[in-house]
Amino acid sequence: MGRAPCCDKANVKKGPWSPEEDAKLREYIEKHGTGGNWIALPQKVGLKRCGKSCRLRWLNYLRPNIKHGQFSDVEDKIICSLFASIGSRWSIIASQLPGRTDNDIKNYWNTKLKKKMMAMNASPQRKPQQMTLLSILQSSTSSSTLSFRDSNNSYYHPQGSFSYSSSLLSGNNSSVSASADSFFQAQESLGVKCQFKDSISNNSTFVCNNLSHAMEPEFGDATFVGANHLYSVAEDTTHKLMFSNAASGSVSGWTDKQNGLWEQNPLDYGDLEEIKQLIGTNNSCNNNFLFDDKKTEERVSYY
DNA sequence: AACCCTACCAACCGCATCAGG
DNA sequence: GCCTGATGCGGTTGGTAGGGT
Repeated sequence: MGRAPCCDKANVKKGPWSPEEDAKLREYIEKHGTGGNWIALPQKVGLKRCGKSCRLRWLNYLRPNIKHGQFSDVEDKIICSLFASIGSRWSIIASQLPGRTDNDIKNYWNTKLKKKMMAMNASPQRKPQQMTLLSILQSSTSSSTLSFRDSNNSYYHPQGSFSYSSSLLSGNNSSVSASADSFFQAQESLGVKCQFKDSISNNSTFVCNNLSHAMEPEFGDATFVGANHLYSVAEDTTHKLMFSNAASGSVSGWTDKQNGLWEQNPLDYGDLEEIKQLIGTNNSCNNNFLFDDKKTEERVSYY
């Protein structure tokens, strides 16, 4: 036995909404709110619509501050980055793009962006560029890309810079007391903010912009949870820094420092290979490391 | 002008989860 | 703890507009 339908399907109107229906629904909700009960709403409003249909119409079309139309490059990048890291969790992605609805983003992805990504992937692979860390820093615009600056004690993140010095890198440390094999860890939530704290003292000693920093002894590497990846950064005594995907263990994007030059994966939209795999396998959540399966914590409230 | 194809997007459907009794 | 109705989410469908032949 299946579950009971949410409404009497024989008596509800389906298909496109008329301007009159829109006006009725908008007027009612603006006046009275949803009342926390979408099922009962159509009757109160005087609409022959299913409650779910009303909810969808409101959330995707009528609700204030909805942004329709062209997606910007920045939005493209955010979508791609997030898709690469969390898969097709459109409501979460939508929560990072004010004014955009999950439905909108989903449609945009399925009709345009996915093809764009595939086209980019099909184009001849560009050779990794050799560039100084400073130039990487300067060219880095993606909100989800983590970058490092090879100046004495500075690391850089596109959303804010912070200073970090360990004795490995600079020989001294002015801001925190870190041992030679200190470990630092950064967590970034969905490309929006990143906090560091000193895990030895448990102090948020150098929160710089939206970064915080945790330091632990005994480990010679670091972990970044970025919007794209969980990154590992390994340090050794020769000042080698290496980014790798901590989830898969594979090195991604960055290679060793060589003669003061660094190689950067020429990737602008997150990890294309990963996106390609996601598209290909239709497996959207394999590498979801930011969320557990309990959806409660990810739920996004619209109203 | 008629037909076909493709892209786009609003809306639907079914399932998972939540929350209250 | 179980049951049931409500809600939220993501996949999919179907209608339509626009361009090409």
